[in-house]
Amino acid sequence: MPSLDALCDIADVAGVVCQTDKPAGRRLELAPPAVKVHATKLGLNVTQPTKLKTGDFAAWLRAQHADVALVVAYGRILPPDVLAAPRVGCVNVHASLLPKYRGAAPIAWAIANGETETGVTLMKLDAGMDTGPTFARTTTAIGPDETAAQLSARLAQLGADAVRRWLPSYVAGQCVLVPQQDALATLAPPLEKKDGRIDWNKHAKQVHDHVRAMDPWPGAFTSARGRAVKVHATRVIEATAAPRPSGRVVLADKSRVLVACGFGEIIELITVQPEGRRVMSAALWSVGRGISEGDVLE
RNA sequence: CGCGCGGUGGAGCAGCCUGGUAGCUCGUCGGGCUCAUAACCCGAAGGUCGCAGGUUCAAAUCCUGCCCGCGCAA
Repeated sequence: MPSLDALCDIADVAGVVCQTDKPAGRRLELAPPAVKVHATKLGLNVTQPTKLKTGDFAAWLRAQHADVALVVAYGRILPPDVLAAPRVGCVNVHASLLPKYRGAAPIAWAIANGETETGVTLMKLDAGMDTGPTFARTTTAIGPDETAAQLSARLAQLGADAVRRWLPSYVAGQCVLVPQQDALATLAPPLEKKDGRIDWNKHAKQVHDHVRAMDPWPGAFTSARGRAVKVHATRVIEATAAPRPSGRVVLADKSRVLVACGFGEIIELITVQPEGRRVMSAALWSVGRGISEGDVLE
């Protein structure tokens, strides 16, 4: 969305293309994507094609006679006739330092893998999945406790800044297109609900990174006494003690809740959310009898 | 009408099925103890039991409607 604002600053926007309305929320009511709401507010022309490969969409796009199409977090592979429709092709803002983390969830995977640096990359789209030649990038450090939601917001802003700074020169043909080194490529596939489950056998740091990465969706979760519990925030504890089963609750009182991870390491749960309840501090969860010392999370 | 859970002093919960004295773990306030404490001891304040009707001698508890929060699902 910040990129859309940036685009409006530097160009005449012929139209905005976004996903179709989808059922969302507790009552599964049809809801328009946030981009549509925003674009409508800006008085822009919005279209929401269902199929891209029939040729109709490409024809519509050609009819706009646009210099370039900017693609941000659209989540669909564009067919060749669409890619070729704008005068100088389609440009994508990708939230990683390509060729690393190609795919739908680069931010979450970067955090989950413990990366300390990431960024945004501008590239010209080709037929592959984030494989096109790049022409600009911005790097930024990932905070040790930064969540995917927070990082997403920052990268969206950085992406918008990059668009403002480099897109005009790209359109003017003044940018050098650098092919990606495929040998260095890594993938960041879409997250699934099950990817959120915490593996207590991993290092405490890895569990911490996992919790940060899964926010806000699918959310890091585990099972306590047969019920699902989301874990919203954690802190790695320096400890040498090695309680036996990973996932065992080492300490649970009104001050804090400590859980055993793999390799004899310990992590502190800061905030959690039991199934059917709202977010609460782990200490209150413990005091409210949700968890006790000796329970094993799975 | 997608499925499910919940709303009880400031927080987290029990009590509801089997109507009849407002309970538990904390927090707060006052006092005590200790070299010391997220420790311990004593005492106190604080609740229209989400809202509205209904049944009943009597409703947090049973019935109906509504509001709000959350999980699944996307």
